[in-house]
Order: sequence, then structure tokens, then C-alpha cells
Amino acid sequence: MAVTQKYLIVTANYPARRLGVTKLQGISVAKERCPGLILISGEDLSPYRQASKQILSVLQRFGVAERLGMDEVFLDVTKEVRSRMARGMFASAFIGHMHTDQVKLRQETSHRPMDLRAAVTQARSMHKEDPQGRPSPQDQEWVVSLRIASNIAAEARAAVKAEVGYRTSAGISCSKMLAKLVSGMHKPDDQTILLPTNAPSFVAPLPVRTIPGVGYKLEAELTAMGVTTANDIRALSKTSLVNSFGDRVGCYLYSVCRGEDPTPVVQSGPPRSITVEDSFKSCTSFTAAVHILQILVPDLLLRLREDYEEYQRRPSSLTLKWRQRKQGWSRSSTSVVMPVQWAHSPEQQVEAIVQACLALLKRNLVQPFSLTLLNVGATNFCATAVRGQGMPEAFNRLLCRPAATPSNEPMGTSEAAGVSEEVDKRAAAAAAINRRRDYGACPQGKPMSKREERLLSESGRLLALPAEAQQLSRGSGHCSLAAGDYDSRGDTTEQQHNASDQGQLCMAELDDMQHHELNEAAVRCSDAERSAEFRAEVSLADPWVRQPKDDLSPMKGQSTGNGVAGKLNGNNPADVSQQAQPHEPGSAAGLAVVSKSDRSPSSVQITSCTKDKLQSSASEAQDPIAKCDGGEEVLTELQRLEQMFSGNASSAYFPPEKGKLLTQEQADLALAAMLQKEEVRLHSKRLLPPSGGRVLKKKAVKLNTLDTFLKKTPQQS
DNA sequence: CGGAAGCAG
DNA sequence: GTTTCTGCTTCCG
Repeated sequence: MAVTQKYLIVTANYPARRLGVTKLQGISVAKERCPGLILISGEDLSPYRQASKQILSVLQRFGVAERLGMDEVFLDVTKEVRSRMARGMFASAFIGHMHTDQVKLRQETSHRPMDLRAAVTQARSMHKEDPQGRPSPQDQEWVVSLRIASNIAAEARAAVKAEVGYRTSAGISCSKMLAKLVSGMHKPDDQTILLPTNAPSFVAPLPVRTIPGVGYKLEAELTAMGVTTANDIRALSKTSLVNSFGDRVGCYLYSVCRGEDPTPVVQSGPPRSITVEDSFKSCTSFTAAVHILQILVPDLLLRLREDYEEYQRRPSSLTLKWRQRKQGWSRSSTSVVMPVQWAHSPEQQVEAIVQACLALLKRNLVQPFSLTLLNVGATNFCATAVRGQGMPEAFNRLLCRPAATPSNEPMGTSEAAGVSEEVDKRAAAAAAINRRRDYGACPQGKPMSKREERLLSESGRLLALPAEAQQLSRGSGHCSLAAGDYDSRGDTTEQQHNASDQGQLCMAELDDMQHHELNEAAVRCSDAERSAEFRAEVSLADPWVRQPKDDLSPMKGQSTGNGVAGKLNGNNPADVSQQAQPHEPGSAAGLAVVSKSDRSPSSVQITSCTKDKLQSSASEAQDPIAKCDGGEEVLTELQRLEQMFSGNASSAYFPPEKGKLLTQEQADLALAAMLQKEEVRLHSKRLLPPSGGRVLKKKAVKLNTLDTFLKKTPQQS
């Protein structure tokens, strides 16, 4: 069995791999090698996200868990090891395969040179004897703690199997790098131990590419220097490594080639970004790009809604990335303040994002272009306010999530959304994801003909699969996604049907005039304006926001030249001093559990988080603002703003963001800007009588500052 | 600070 | 024929 995306195999189960099916293989090649191959569409990742979440929530019971991509987790079980030692619960034996220098390695595939496998699968050793020889006291301490760690790993994996149903593999050692290196040694469904004693000789002969953090580029650079193995790196001085590769990478390489890795396991929180993307052979016009965005954006919004339900947070930035045909791998990207009003209807939200993306695209590209990928994403998440907390009820209704309600209280109106409705939404979204297709592209990587290319760029319309590609999809039974898609399009217009019959599905042309207007409006609305609006809407404080580095780093500014490499993938080197020292014998045990599922060979996503900060910051944000009756109608925007402004409540609505507290003045300025803008809007719609200066009267001082503020902000252009 | 690049699965 | 769909971190101007 294999999972597909577009025309590629993205992962395959072990029987298929044995027959030569590999990751990122063309489906046709895979079918040749394995005619009976069963293909599963992997376009919708949500089942994998869910599975990953379940697995992570089990593993988290055993220690500090750090997600690595979609299906691997680092677990630091130091605490549990110590606790067991303190209680006298010593393990009588290792569980798993002890990796020693005697065990030969083999390369699993040339496709993935970084994967290490033991050449000879030893008889499964549940009670492997301790290594022979006379270990030093230090080594002996490691033996004791890693014996316990290997038992914990076995328990954790057993729990995953019992509770979620997946087989897993694990590596057990004193650091992330070592645990990871040996984790796949006895895949599937077994674990491998590496004693720190054996680390230097284990690492030395490895090709540099096997070292986590050494990718394609770094390997190439090293090779150019005549360095191919970890041992070759050892010949280089730390100074020369730092000179060649910079502080971070240089120090990391220096440590790692000696079998040492000081990077700590860092508890993973909720994702810091959520993105959706689609690739295609070609997209040459803004109109075509809009079609693609209209498929992607609803999916993004659904994921954001789910994220909101889980974490009560909203993103404050919208990012757009694209790849151009000629540029190969590189992606360009740009971002703006998230243009969405969360109180608006889903349709309005989609439209707002699509138009913002279009504006970004227009700012960066001129037709005709040739995009091969679009990615829309949300980042900079901020926690939302809690209902109540001294906010006016109108504000609560508009901007806040509901306060926790007692279980016996009847469901509110909007929150009552209902479980079935949620399920419907998810199903609809899955259908939407499955509507993703190759657009102008063909499966099997068949390029578009010149004529098709020309048609695409001339008409600005989107072409779908040519007839022969449809035939292929239908006939072979693979890519059931593509075939089923056509059949299930109940809403196709007549025009589309006709086009489809000719082998070219022209998706409905949008009303260009309408687009043009909307786009102009989007461009007119400056980022600063949207920013002000948005900040009012969300963000009291982000409970998961990272502490500013200064706070975490008492050693900031000090030298890191003590052999401690900065974490390659992300930590302040100073953190190490405050966490378990992986190389301090007996005090720590790193454990990597590599959770590679067999049931569905790929998975994703997050679980836990700490919410303690939310309450405190929310209560800090309380402000003695004018109370409103709960039962009144929703205020008009202008009234609402005025109320906030006159009530001196601005700071309540522009509270800490990313650890920074807006000053009262800044908050007032932002609020005043919103107020002014809203007045202009209402005037332009003739909803207000001409009465300039109304705002000015209220807070003359502030608005003087506002004038200078606006002058300094070159947003008129 | 935004965007590019590199790494990861 | 270097490709999928993500997500993270660091570097750099």
C-alpha cells in the first residue's frame, strides 16, 4: 500500500518498500515495480494530524515531548528515570537491541542515505546483557539510567500500541542526536540502545549526511572541502569550523562529530503557523491564481476555526508564498496583517483573504508569470480575550470567545453550533481538499502542450486535466481522487460540462469587474489600518508566546565558546545550562521515540500547551470601562469605538502582544485611527451628517499626537 | 522586522 | 524528470 499526492508516492508500507516502492516515486514507476500496489489518496492530511495528536498525547505522559515533523517525537525521560532511581526502581535489564561497534550497518536505500539500519537483525533481545569489559564508574551510571530509560521507552511504545494501535520504533541514548541515529536501526516495532561510551566510535565512520542537521547543502559544502565522514570533521579545528559555517553550525558540527549533542528536548506547543498549499504545473494569470486561492483559503479558514476551538487564539499575520517555474526550489513570500474580521461570515472571510492574497500577488508579479505553487498561511497567533472580564457585552459578543460555562447551562446561540454541524463542516472541507487537483497540470508529470500553455495564458482561464489524463486516472484505478472528483461534481455548470467533455475543464470565470473593485479596495486599505482593526479584534495576550530571548538567557552576550553548540534547530545555547545536562552521567537520559505508523504511514500535529499565562494576562487586561447591558443590541461600529475611546478603555483592547505592552498612548492612537476611519466610512456612505471634529473634541491632546503619528506614517501612497 | 534559505518528515 | 505538503529555525539586509 502507498499514499499518494498528485502523481507521486509520498510514503509506502514495508511490503511495498521491499518491492522497490520509494518516497517521491512517480506512481507509474511504482506500479511497474509493484503491480498490485494499493493507492490511497493522501491529499487530506487531517486523519494523519489526528493520529499524530493521539500518539503524542500518549507519549507526553512519559516525559517532555518535542515533535519532529509529522511522525517523530523526542522524549526526555530524565525526570522519570530519576524518580524511579529515587524510589529504588532499578531496571534489571535493557529492553531492546544494544548497538555496539560490532554491529554492522547497511544502507537501507540510496534514496535516503541518512537512514541507518543494522545489517544483521539480531535475535530480538528482550534481556540483553550489559556490555562486557570494565566500565568506568561514569559508564556504569549511564548503564543504570539507560536501562531504566529503555524500560520507559518500551512502556511508552506499548501504551501507544494499546491505546492508539500503532507500532513504533525507538532509539535510547543520552542525546537527541544519538537517540535519533539509532532509532530506526531495528524498524519496525523495536528499539535500540546506544551507550554514550560507544558514541564516538559509532559516529566517527558515519557519512556527514547521516548527522541530523546536515542536509543537502551542508553536505555539499563539506564534500567540497574533502570532508565526507564525521571523523573527517574531527580533523578540523573549532575555529575553522566556525569560520566556514558560522557560530551555530560550526559549534554544532564540532560537538556532534565527537558523538556529543548538547541540544535539549524542548516541549512542543501548538503549531506556530498553519498553512495550506497546492502545486501545479503552471498558473499564469491572476484569475487562475484566484481560482486556486478560492480552493485553498476555505481549507485554511476551517483549520483556523478548529485551531481556535482548541487554543482560543487567532492569527495576526497572513502569509503568501509562491514558487515560480524558473526558480526551481526557491520560494518567494510576503505577508500582511490578517485581513479577516472573525465575526464575519465564512464567505466574507474567504473573500477577504483571497483578495488580500491577490493584492499581494499583484504587488509582486506581472502577467504573464508562471507559478508552480501557492501557499497561504497564518502565523503570529494571539490568544483571544475571555468573555466577561469586565468587557462591555457588545465587545464580548463581537470579539471574545465565550467564558467557560457551567455544564448544566443551556448552550448559547452562536456557540451552540452543534457537533453535527462541525462534522458537516469537516466533511465539506475534506471534500474541498479533494477538489484540489493539478489545475493546469497533468498527473504522471506530463507537461502541458504548447497549445495548452498558450490557451492558459491568453484566456487567463484555468485548464484542468486533459482528456487522456482523465482516462488514465479512471482506467488504472489509481488516483481515485482525480477520477472520483469529476464524477462528484454535482454543481458543475453547463459550460464546465461542455468543456470537460472536450477534455478541458474551464472553471467558472470570475466576474473580473467585481474582482477589480474588491482588489482596489484591498489595496487602498493600508496595512496600518488593518492592523489597528485587527488588534482590536483579537489578542489579549498569547499564553504560548515565547518569552523574549533576554528573559530566557541570563548568559546573553556571554561567550558560547565553551564547547556548547547552540541548538542547530533552535535553542538559545544558554538554555542548556538550566536544563538537564545530557552528558552528565546518571543525571539525564535522552530518549527518542520514533513513531512511525504502520496503519497509515504518515501523520502530523500537536497537542498540549500551558494555559496558565492566559488567565493572568486576561485579568491584567481588565479595565474599568463603561458597563453595557448584556441584552442590548449590538452597537454600531462607531458607537462601539467611541465608547471604548471615551471610556479610557483603549488599553484593554490593545493589550500585550508578543510580550510587549502597548502604552496607553499607543493604544489611544490606534483606537483614534480606527475611530477616524470609521467616521470617514460612514460619511462616505452618507450615514452621518457632516460634523467634522467630533472626535477631536473628545480628546484633543491625543489627537494632536495622532496627527503627528499619521504624518509619520507614510500610508497615503 | 520581513523574507530567503536550509533543515526536517 | 527533483517532485508533495507541510512546519520549524536561523541568517541577513
